[in-house]
Amino acid sequence: MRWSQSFIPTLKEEPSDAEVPSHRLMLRAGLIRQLMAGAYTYLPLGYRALRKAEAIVREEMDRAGAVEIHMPAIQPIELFERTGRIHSFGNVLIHFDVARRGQKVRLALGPTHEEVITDLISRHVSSYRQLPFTLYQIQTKFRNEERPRFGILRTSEFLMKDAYSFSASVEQLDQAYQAMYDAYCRIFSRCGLEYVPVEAESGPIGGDASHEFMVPAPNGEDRILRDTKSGYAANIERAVTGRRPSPVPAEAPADAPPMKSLDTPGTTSIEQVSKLLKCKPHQMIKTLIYLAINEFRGGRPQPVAVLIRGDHEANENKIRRVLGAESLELADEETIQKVTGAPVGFAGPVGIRCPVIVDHDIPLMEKAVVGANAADAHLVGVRIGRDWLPSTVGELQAVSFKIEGNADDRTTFDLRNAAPGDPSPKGDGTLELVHGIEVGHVFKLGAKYSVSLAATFVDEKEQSHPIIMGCYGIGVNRILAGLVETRHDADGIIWPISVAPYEVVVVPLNVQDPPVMELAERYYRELQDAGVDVLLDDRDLRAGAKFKDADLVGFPLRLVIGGKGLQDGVVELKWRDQPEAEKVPVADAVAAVRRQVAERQAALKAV
RNA sequence: CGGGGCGUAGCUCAGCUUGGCUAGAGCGCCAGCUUUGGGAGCUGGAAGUCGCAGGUUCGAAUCCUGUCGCCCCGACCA
Repeated sequence: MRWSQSFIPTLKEEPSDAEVPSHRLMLRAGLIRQLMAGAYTYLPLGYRALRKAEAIVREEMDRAGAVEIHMPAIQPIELFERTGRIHSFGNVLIHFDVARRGQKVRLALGPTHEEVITDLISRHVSSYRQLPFTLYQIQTKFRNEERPRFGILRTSEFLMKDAYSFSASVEQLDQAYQAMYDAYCRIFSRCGLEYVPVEAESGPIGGDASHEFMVPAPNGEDRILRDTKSGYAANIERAVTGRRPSPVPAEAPADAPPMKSLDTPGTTSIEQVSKLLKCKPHQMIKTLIYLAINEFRGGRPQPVAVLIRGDHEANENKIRRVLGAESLELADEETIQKVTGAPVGFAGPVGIRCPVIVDHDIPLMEKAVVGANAADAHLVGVRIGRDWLPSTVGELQAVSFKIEGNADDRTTFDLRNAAPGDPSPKGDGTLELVHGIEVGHVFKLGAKYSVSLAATFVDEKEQSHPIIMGCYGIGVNRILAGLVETRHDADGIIWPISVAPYEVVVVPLNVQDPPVMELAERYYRELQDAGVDVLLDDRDLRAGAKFKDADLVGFPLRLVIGGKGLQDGVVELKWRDQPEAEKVPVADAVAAVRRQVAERQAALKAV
């Protein structure tokens, strides 16, 4: 392609409404243009890069044994009603009515395709002998993001590879999951992307295992905790704190001063109380009243007090799992009034009338500031063991929480988000916090959709079972955004050769100079014939402008033909990620480019 | 959905507080001359319903009301 014939609107100045590097640079390099919030046009260079990433995804999915199909983006909303996801997606699902022969047809634009594919499979699979298999597609998805942001990192329309595995057994699911996991590692490596697979929360609905593939980047929206020593990494929802159960003291030292009640009118938050009483949040205990719904109680909500150190964040998934509850929500005002005898904001463990569970860190606090279970008051100098005790295992079991252990024991649990500095759950390292961009997700779905959409098979004993599913997504656009976000310098993007819009840019410094231009044209032709992906910068611009543009777009290899070099019989080869250029004799340039490009490509493919 | 910011030429912005001459600059664009290895110089030129609607006024980019759009922080995000 000749630069003059393509459409590459580079910008010299920073666009005013872009802040993160990927957004800024993709606009400036002429890769994308915004149509509206959350929707971008891919211009020639951006689209080429996107298609290269897509091709790598496709190759590796095929290699992993997945089979490509293509499903409609428009879907009957009835499918989402059957799975209940019309509610769980809520406003994110884009749906609308159309008229057909006077009838109203209710449509949705696919935010993902579990419903469509499970419906399809339910009609055509009936025996274990047809299983297992994995299907995938690469297609535009639509989600009405409440707040699109960061350029193409978070948009309402995006290109996604979504794969679905169908298995007759958990063993088959595990195999399909591992095949996808391995394929993802190859995909991101081949794309030249630095990535970390992290353990992820599989959410309240189904599934028991899930990994997210994260690109560590300061602008990532996800927070992950990792310990580089042991290789442990998990998203903040999932990360285990590495704390052990702490012994609950039975009493306090004899000379410890008794607890004291202080007036704290209108101070209901940790922040307010710490300010008023001049204490630090980590000297306080947060008492959160939850309502747990447990099937054994016939769905009747059971209040429970959860105690967390003041500077920590409660993790509802961990609490729910500890209690073995179906669902969990913060208690309403009425319940709090009933349990604490006080309005919201003054709950504490002393004298509370519901079961109490505590985080591992709580007994480590010698004394603490807590709510007084009375309006406008807090207690200071409160000691566990003397002033209050957590519930015993037996007491918790009695209200039907599924907790193992000796009935008389009082124990502690991991109930909070892990934080940087916490000990790693593996090895002796500590956890550090990094931000990440989620580029992929593998997920053992289980039978959630096969049950609601009646996708079943019969086994060799003619017993009917729901098909066991897995789902596996990759945000193709985010591969590009992740690359630009992590591979750029002050001058522009630094593409890995595998997804660069062009592998080589041929730059004749003066298109008016016939010998220079003739050689450039010859290189262009010969490189094209050799299968090299080459762009000829045939614009009649000054050298400086061409160099700036080449650096901005970030072509991996630049081949410069200048009048002076030509007099010495040399041209110049420069890799975008190397500081120095290499001079090569005119006659050797094509061979050198072919060899070096092939080497770079091979290095990325070999992984 | 809460909080903040911004809409003036293709891009980046000034002008608005205190209403008043023909609405400006730099970059880009067009023509010409010079220049030719890191976004050149000179000369000339084209280009804006000042986001939109309404109001106040003799007069509105400027003041008021409404509305639309975009960006950022937060909430939300299988």
